[in-house]
Amino acid sequence: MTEHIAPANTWAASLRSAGRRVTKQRLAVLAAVEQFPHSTADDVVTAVRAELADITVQSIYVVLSDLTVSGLLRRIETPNSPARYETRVNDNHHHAVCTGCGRIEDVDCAVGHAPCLTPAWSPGSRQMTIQIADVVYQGVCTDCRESSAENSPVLPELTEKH
Amino acid sequence: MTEHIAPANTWAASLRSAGRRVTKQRLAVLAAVEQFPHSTADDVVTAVRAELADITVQSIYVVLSDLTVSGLLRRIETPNSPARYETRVNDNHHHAVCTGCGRIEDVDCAVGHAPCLTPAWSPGSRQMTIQIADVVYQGVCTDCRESSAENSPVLPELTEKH
DNA sequence: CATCTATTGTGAGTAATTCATAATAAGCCG
DNA sequence: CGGCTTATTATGAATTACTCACAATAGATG
Repeated sequence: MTEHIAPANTWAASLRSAGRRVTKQRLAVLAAVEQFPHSTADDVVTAVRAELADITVQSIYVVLSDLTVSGLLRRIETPNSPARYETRVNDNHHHAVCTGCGRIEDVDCAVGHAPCLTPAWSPGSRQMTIQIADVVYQGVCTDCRESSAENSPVLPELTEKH
Repeated sequence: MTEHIAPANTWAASLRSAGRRVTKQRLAVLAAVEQFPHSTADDVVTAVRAELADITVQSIYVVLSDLTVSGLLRRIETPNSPARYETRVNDNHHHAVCTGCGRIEDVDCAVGHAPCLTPAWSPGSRQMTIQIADVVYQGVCTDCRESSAENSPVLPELTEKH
């Protein structure tokens, strides 16, 4: 059988150049996260099991963690939610989460390419050499705003801050 | 015995104006978080037990959660760490955490009073009405930078990103 | 001071994640 | 190609951080 160049070869190459072995578990996890960005570990388990029915939750955690330190995945932490993963790495983008429905959108910060990397230190604090700025916006998406106009407001205490 | 105006009365007044009862547990928690900003729930348990030896972990969680929704405490989530609490609220400041020693410093974002509230939406994403922008900087403080120059670097994989 | 109800204590339970160790399979070498 | 070495995955248990239901207690109001 002659091999055909499948899109999955991109991930295989990435794994190899990161010095890791190419396994079907890793390829399946990468494909799942690519297809469903901002997936939780549980989401990934569900998606991967369509292909590898017997994979365990623990293995998914190991693979996700390993791919994250290898730089193939980015792990993000949003409030009141387990960790999420995405394949969009190395571009310093941020995230907005809707307090109503939990929807997560990607955001490129308005302040240039490496946003907010020049913090204003509070008096008395000791400066650091900043490498990463993770920004999590919280707001209400248009869908939730419309529905909350009629029904009871979602998380009302948030609307009066800032 | 005549009552003297103690600093704790400030917290009592804050509790009352928030419509909550003034209890010794809440006062002790507020004092602990004020003394040790960025405390975890476990830190607070330790600090409060110096005064209230028999308070339970669960009560600390209840009090912290209640004070947070009351607006007297702010809860922050930093990577690879349980939630932390601080008494500095309503001033939209952010945090920098040292990837070496875990030190946390307060940061006033450089971009005006309400920083980064105008995100640049990625193509295809749906906009939201932004209410909060939580920024977590990660970097290396001067202490850790010096010591890592001689010893083995801490978290080396982080130093080559961005 | 008595009553009402917010608050705290008690005990159990859960979600998310990690750890130790055994089994397996990638990639290398001849 | 077939064995060897070691990275990777599976297995099972444990841990951390936190939540919940309900009973006991104690602020605040009149």
